[in-house]
Amino acid sequence: MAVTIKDIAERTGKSITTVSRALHDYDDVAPETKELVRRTALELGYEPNRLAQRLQKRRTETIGLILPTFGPRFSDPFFSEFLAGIGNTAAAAGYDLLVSTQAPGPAEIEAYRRKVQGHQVDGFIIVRTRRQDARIDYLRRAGVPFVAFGRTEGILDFPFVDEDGTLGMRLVADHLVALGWRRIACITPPMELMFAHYRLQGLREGLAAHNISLRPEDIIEGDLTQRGGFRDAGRLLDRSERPEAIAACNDLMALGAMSAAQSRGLVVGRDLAVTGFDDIPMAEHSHPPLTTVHQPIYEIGCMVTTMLLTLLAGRTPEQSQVLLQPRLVVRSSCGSSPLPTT
Amino acid sequence: MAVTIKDIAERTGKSITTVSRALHDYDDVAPETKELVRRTALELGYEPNRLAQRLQKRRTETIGLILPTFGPRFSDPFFSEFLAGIGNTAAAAGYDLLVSTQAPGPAEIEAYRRKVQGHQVDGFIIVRTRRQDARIDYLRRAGVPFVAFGRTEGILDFPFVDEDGTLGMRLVADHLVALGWRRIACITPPMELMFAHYRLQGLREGLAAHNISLRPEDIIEGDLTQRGGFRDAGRLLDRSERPEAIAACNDLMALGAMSAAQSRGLVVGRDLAVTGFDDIPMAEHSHPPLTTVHQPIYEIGCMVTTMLLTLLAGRTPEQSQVLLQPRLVVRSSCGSSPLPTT
DNA sequence: ATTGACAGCCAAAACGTTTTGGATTAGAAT
DNA sequence: ATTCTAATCCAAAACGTTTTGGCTGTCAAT
Repeated sequence: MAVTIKDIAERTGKSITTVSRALHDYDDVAPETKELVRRTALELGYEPNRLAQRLQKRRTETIGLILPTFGPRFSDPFFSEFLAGIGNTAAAAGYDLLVSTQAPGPAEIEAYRRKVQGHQVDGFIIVRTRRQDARIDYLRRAGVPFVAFGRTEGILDFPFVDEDGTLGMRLVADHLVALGWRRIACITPPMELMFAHYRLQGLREGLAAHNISLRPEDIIEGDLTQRGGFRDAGRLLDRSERPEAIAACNDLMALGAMSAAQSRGLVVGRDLAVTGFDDIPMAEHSHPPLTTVHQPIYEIGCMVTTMLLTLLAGRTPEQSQVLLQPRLVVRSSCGSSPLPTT
Repeated sequence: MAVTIKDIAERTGKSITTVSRALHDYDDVAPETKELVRRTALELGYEPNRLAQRLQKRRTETIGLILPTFGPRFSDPFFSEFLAGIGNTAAAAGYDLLVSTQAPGPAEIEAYRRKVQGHQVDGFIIVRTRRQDARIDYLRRAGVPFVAFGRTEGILDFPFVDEDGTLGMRLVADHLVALGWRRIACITPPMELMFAHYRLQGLREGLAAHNISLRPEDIIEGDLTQRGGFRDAGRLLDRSERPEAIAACNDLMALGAMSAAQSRGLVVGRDLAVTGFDDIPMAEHSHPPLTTVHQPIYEIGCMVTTMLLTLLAGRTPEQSQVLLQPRLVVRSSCGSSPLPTT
């Protein structure tokens, strides 16, 4: 039997109202009463029933995060850090984090709707934005507060945090070209993901600036996994004239690509250059260490959460559209490293 | 303004009671009335207020997961898969998942207490069990349903799922010895974690069976990270007489160890054997591919959740203490692979 | 003696449900 | 005509809070 505010009321001989107000430090309660109430609350091990509080306040103090799981599983070396960022920030503000899973598709926005209308969450954090993102359309239309990690196509009139993938891949292009690599292939994320678009575009622009063009047959749409990277790089490498460099759009695929190269007897950094994107912990200790673009994922988790929290508090974040400047991390997967390009 | 049961009552001209009972398919409601109520509910886009339901039912339909974040961050390549397992299983049963973060220490069980007493969760999933685990002591004492991924020291009178780490490392030992490696070192997890204990013990027993003893100076307590594995393996390898094999207690540290070896010009699989534990996706594509012990992490997530859900339904799981049999995945990080030992 | 100000307290309503314990009606059985 | 049954329905209480709009008493100022 949980102890309620009513128990405290009985014990102290005060009314429920007074107890509630004492606990919230209202100033129409006598200091001695406050003291008494607080002491008994502590003695009894009172803990407010959040459900009741939330029902009455009509706020859930909970933020939602729905993982777009493609297939039953969901693997993302990123994810635990991102979640830690969200979790810590939310906890510090007394907010809960409700996590669930839902594959993209028609049922998806229904899942969002239910959480909102069922008063389970006050707002959302959106991850893995897509070029046309029904989730964002819905939340915007419904007036539900949210912050996205990533952008979409079209007018960007919603709050987001993103890293400038275009710039990131331009740095990659510069780096590759500076080291003498010319024939460059790219393994992209699934193209419906918005960041796939930005990153591919960045590579294209970067190469174009050096009068190199990215040939259509050198672009392969990957699936973000290491296994996929292995497979796709294999296809690239088994062609009659293989590319000199593979720019993968994330580290996992880059690692897979390195693996594919090595299993064909190629020495990465000498016979083939490979680059990644994300700078996951793994990238530092691969062989050879992977040249990649850093993304401060924990901090991004903190940022989106902070923004969402100020939104929920009814205020406007000082910055509601954040585009982070990427940093190229030069290691040795593209050969002997010259001066870093930044 | 959200639509409530009251709105439906007004619209249909029925009472609140009847609407509620119609929606729950009670059989003291006329079929036509049910039909009418349901139609208007749909028309109005009614979605029950979970807070109100839960308050009234005194069940939160939510399971809690508190990540033991050491330091602000928390990195675990495992984790997203495990979480997907939990999330999918919970969602299928209509349960929510509340995730938060809390560093181990005195504040930790207070965090659990608050969630329970504040009626935020009905039960918990416990991860990274420790030899003496205050969380489990508390939950057991408080009579809160929970299922642990991992065991503890002492009497195991609580529900858990675990993989038999002792057996797993015995397989590793057999494998190493069979390939001719004799002087074997081990990098363990932090020793307060229970699985550290089991795995180390397994290695020790396995070697003992071949009359090989694990020397105290060849055991290093690591931190489960790749960077830590790199550092610790480095210490091992820089000694005057270096070990012939390094059995790391998880894949991340094993990968770090391989990296350390390679950066010292050693060829893994020839000059040094390395083994891991977990079989993370990465292990398959490392260079050389890592011999390790498989752990079906997604399935474990599903299992613990299923068990917790039956516990919450007031029933007893058919199996409440599950010890999974590990499987050695032989790849090439220990040299040319002979017949697998299982 | 009134009035006013203030400090301290509290009853009741509200949040949106579910459940309890009937109430009402119509028709069948006596 | 009365009683019984079955089929429908519903008012009110309850879950544990917060908030509204008071009330009561004391003291100081008039």
